[in-house]
Amino acid sequence: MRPRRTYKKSEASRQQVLDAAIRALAENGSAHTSVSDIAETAGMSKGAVHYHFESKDDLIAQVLVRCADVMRERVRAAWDAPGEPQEKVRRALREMRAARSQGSAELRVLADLMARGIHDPKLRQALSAMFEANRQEVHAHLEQSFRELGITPRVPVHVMPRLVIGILDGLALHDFFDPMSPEDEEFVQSALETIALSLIGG
Amino acid sequence: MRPRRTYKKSEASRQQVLDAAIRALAENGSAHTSVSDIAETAGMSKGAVHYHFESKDDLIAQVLVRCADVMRERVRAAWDAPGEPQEKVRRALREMRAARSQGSAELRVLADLMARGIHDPKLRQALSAMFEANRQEVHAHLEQSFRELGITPRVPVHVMPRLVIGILDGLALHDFFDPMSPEDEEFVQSALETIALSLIGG
Amino acid sequence: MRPRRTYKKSEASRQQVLDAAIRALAENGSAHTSVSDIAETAGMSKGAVHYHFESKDDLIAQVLVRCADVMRERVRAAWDAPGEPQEKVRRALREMRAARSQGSAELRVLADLMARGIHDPKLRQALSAMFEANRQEVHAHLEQSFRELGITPRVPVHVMPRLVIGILDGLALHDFFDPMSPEDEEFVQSALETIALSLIGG
Amino acid sequence: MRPRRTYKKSEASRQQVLDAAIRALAENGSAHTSVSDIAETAGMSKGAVHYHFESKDDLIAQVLVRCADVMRERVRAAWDAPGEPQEKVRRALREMRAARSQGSAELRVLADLMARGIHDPKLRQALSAMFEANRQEVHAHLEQSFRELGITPRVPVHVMPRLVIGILDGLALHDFFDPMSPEDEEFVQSALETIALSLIGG
DNA sequence: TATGAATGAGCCTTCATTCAT
DNA sequence: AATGAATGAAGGCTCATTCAT
Repeated sequence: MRPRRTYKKSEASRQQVLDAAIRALAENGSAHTSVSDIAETAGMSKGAVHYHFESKDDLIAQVLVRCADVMRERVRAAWDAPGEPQEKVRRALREMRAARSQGSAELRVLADLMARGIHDPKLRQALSAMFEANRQEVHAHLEQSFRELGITPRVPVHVMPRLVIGILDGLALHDFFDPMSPEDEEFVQSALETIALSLIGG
Repeated sequence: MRPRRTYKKSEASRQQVLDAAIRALAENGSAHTSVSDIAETAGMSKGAVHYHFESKDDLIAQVLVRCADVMRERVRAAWDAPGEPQEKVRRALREMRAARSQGSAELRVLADLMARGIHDPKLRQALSAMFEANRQEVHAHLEQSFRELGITPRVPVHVMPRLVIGILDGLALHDFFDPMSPEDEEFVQSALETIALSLIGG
Repeated sequence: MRPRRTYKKSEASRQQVLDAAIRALAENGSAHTSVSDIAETAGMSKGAVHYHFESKDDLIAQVLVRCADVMRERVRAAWDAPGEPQEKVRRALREMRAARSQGSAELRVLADLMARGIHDPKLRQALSAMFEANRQEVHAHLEQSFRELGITPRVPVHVMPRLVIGILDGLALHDFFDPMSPEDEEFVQSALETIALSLIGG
Repeated sequence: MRPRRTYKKSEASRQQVLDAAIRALAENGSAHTSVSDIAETAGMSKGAVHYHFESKDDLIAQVLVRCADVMRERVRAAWDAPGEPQEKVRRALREMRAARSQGSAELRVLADLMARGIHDPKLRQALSAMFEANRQEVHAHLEQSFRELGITPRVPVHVMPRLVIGILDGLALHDFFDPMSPEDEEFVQSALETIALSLIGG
């Protein structure tokens, strides 16, 4: 099975490029990041980047896949820790909010790609898929929690992920351009819990 | 020191360029819209665009101002119609949500500029100012409504605009990439009203 | 004679442009001075400059005429003060040298135009005429001095201006890029006098 | 860390561009020579020029280096042929004068760059260095000649290069715009020798 | 597998010039 | 006599992409 040896090396380089791309794109945005920049960040030549990826657009598409994976993994991690269902919701809320406020490289890239997606159908489709996947993830967890708690929420379970993730993203967006004070942060946090309760109803 | 002759034509041309810019940017995004494109859309020469605006960046900054104005006007219009305070809140919610879902040119441009703002401090500052202004607008209206109703909401009034606008923006964001069915739309709408009530408390 | 009134005003503006042009060209060189710059320096509109001068090239040609006049006037002034012939030569030498080292606006412009003249036949012709005129000026003075002193120099009088002005220009050129120390300045000054004497012979 | 493969072609191309640049600049001057012109002269694409040189300014700076090298080589060659010291001075004088009157491409470019150097500090510095190097060259030769002849000249040896080169440059300058007749040429030549003798004194 | 060289299209900007007013 | 508006031709530069090695 000799081919795997060569393949491995190439695959490693490919990942190297992908990592570099995320770093570079996070720093300057896709519009101001050239293939050269990425190559330099990856410590390779421009030609090498084009050896691994058909085009810049292709590379960016793959970057999106990677970022989406990372984000989904984060959502999952937020729920996977053990605990009481109620506690789980509260913690997940907190974690997902934190993930959005840390300005991680992936998040910045994602934001950039969303803007790009406004005018690029292919990208839009990929983003749409990512959103859907995230909602699925949350949906599964919510359903299980409700089942465990024996609760029938006031709002249909299948729209709740949209509300939850949407709200978190919206707050994160505003936070990015205009961060709030720690006190307000607290108010918002408890408001979120109030909101959650009101949606579950009772 | 008013100019003897006012050369009205200039201001008209300037607006023409600005309009064209919004149309062009809405269609292809700032990264894929050249000054040439804008000039063509405006029916003028490239030189003319630079006669009215120092640089592409300058033009874009002015586009932002214009879009921000339009958006703020929309927020205001949503509250200005007469009616019972409670009815007002409900209607405003509906209107603001509508404004976000129609995919107006200004909104698309704004979304694009936000992504640009991630890496462009000047733009970020302008966006931050716009967000602040919008919140102020909502804040003023909310405060008045509460006073009229003699209500002291559970959540501090000054964080409510952030919650309200943030939530709407977040939902709009997801909506853009993945519109929901009319039925879900209804569920969300009523969920929003539930949320609103829960924040006001009681 | 009414026309003169209007003419006068226009003529004044023309001079204003010419002055501004010299100032602007001296500062940035003809290649980096736009008609706009000149207009601004003159406190007028771009259109006004083109009203007075057919083209930028035309304006530059007229600038050359003006600078040439100024330089010739300087050469003349150097000799016109009264005194013993021998003293006159020495003083003229000193003055002409000084004129070249003060970095006057006209001199800088002239240097710039010379470079332009390398590739622009029209300009070269004008410069050639200027050089000739300067030599004539010096020639006339030298001839008179020699007649007054009853001397027949070793070198034909008509080549002396070329030598004198050439030498001074060459030293000035090097001085511009690499000024010498005051002591060396003195050595050069006395060397020049030695040279002068050697040319006159004896 | 020598590169495994040397890609010799690159260096060759670089030289090709440099040569083309000198030819093009000599013909039209730096202000009227575009990168396109140079590329065309070199038989390459505009992009290729920018691949080898960071910017037009950079290219021009390198052109200066090359021209300066050529000129210095010429100065050296003028002195290097064997012969009696006195004969050497005479011959060098003649050679250096000839170098200045042949209107070589390098000389034209140099003249152009000097004008540019008036307003461009970086270039001025480079030119200053070139002048200094040339003077050093002459200085070394003169010193040796005087030692061999056992002569102590009237003028300090270290200012003589400035005088010699300056005089030659000045005459060349005038010559360029207004060439003299062959007879006058002779007069000037012998005048130069007279001057040389007078400086050495005795 | 990876590199350096080269291309060519496109971009932003500058600027001399024209023209209606 | 003078101005503001507008044009169009370059110009310098960046960059995704191709290709021989």
